[in-house]
Amino acid sequence: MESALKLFAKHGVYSTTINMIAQDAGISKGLMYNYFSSKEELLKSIIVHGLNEFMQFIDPDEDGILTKDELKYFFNQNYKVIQNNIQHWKLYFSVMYQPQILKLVHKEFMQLLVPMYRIMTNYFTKNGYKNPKFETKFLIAILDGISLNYLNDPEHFPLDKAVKKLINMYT
Amino acid sequence: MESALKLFAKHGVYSTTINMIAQDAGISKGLMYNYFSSKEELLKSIIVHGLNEFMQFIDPDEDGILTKDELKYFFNQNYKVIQNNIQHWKLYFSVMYQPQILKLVHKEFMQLLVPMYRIMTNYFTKNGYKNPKFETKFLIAILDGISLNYLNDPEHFPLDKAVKKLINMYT
Amino acid sequence: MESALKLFAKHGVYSTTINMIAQDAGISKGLMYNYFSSKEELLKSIIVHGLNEFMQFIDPDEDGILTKDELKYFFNQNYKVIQNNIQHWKLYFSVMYQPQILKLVHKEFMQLLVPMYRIMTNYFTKNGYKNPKFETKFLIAILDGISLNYLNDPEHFPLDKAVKKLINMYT
Amino acid sequence: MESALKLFAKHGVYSTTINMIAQDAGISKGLMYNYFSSKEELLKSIIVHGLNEFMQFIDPDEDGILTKDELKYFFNQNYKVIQNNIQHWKLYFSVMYQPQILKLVHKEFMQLLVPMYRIMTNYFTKNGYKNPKFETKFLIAILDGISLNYLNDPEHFPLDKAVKKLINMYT
DNA sequence: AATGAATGAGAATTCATTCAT
DNA sequence: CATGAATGAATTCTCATTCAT
Repeated sequence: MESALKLFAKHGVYSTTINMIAQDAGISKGLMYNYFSSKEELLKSIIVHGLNEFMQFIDPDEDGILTKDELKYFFNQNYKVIQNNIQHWKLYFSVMYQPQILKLVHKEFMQLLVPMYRIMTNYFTKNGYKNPKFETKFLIAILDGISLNYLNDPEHFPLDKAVKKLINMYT
Repeated sequence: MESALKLFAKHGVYSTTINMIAQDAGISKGLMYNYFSSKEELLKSIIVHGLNEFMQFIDPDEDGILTKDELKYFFNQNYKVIQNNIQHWKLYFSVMYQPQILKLVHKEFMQLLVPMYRIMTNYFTKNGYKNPKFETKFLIAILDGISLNYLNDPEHFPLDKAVKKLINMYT
Repeated sequence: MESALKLFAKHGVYSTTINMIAQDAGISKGLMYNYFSSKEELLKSIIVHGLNEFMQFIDPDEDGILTKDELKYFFNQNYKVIQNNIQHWKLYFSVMYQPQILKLVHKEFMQLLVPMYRIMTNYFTKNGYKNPKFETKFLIAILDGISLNYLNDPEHFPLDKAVKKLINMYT
Repeated sequence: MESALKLFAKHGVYSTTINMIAQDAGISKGLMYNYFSSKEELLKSIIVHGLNEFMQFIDPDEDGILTKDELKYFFNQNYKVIQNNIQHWKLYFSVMYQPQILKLVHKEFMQLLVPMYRIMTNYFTKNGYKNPKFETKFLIAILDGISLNYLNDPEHFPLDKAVKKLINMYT
């Protein structure tokens, strides 16, 4: 999975062959098929694995309610996770925009996004925003945009400042 | 090019075959190769063509300076262009995250982004923002995020409200 | 025909496309097909045309008998013809060894070789050689070998000396 | 390689398809590509392999000097090799005259020809010939011509007599 | 648990040839 | 006489997947 993630992020899913993955991992092609029934299954496993990591820190006390501190914590954690596994999140965005691949992991994506969306809407409602659903969608868009631009050029995108600005805007 | 754009956006570049494109366009495979020397060349042509359309709307005065009204106009035009050619911009984002494809059109992307970046920085400088470069990067991130989320689900994303909010934030 | 000959000799028959020939000749592909019904027909025409040039000087008085002077004349003329149209004879040998192409012009080749063979055998018989048929075959082999080596590197192969040596050997 | 050699010699390199080769060899197309990265690579392997076999018979002492007996031995061996692998040598001559193919194996051909040329020149020098370099070129031409004519019609060309005549001429 | 030779469906690409104009 | 857009069969090559060992 590590080899595959690395190569998928570097060359793209379609340009990465099973051969390349097996070679990088130092195993045979056949062995890969002992663990994953197909290339698709491998991709799916990688993505689900990454999503699970991500979900652990949303709403940590699981009460479905986000305090201002928790939102601040969320922003910080969100980008810490991305910073710690750039390759995975590059792959994430790459997959998001290849419709034929997205289909494979659509369910898993929804399992992540739906609760996130619900919690944020609660937050905006509680804090007196006029149009909580819109605010949620706008915030998610900003979060995506920052991720996208950070991943595109991690060396030069001022992630820390962007997170601070986010926190100022929303708390 | 229309057929290819449609199919690329729908199935992804790699899952779309020359056969499918030719069939959709009502021509033979061979004829495609009279006009484009390869599938890559076709993809490149489509993207460059779309970028050129887009560039017409940035800084219409071509004086390199953006007034508040022009920024407002820019936001509006920006999303009008996207709204009018959803397929193309889906493809655009899809390509942004497939490294092996991005390489093909990297030069053309830069020709679009660099002047856009310069003009925005001028704007923030003139209007007294403390860190114009950072503000530019942050704004571009937001613009990308909105585009991304709109394209993902054009029916439900509140593009008009988002543009209004943007205008409020920046003018 | 000139363009085709040049390109056939340079790139080989199979690697030369109708497009290349038409372009070199400054005409359209279609026009080529007004004059030659196919690429094969064009090749055949070129070869037959070259063979005819060659046949003109064998046994010029057409009495079927070769005097010593005529043999000397034949050797000299033989290589003069080759020297004057290197490209054609390169093509000749190239075709000789591509079985699928040779079939096309086999008849024409035979029309050249059979009378040449007959006349030489007469010559050896008249001059008291023990095994005229063998001598003919041996001489033809030498002639071929010299042609082959001259065509391979016209700048460095000592054609004149070789012809002199031939004349010494056989007259 | 055996299947390919057979088919190349019979139909020519360009008219032989990978399909035909795989079918003749009783394997799948894909397997061919496990062993040879392309059709060109396969052709190259065949030719190099044949040349290596041939080189074993030149100057067996490897002292760079040819005695009269060794020259006699060389003539005999030379044609024994050709007789034993007619197909290969047909291919050899076919390739010699297809410029686009010759390029592929030019280096290997030179590795064969250059030492052969050197040894023969030594021989003529030692035996008092006036112009050793010319004699070498002439002899090589004769050898080529005999090979060419023998391969063209192995049934009827009197190879044994030709070799005897050669030996008489040169020792 | 591990291998890698073998498969074959499917993809991109080429190019001689046709034909309406 | 001349064009060149259009065709599509044929070809090379790729690569996920299988399976005997």
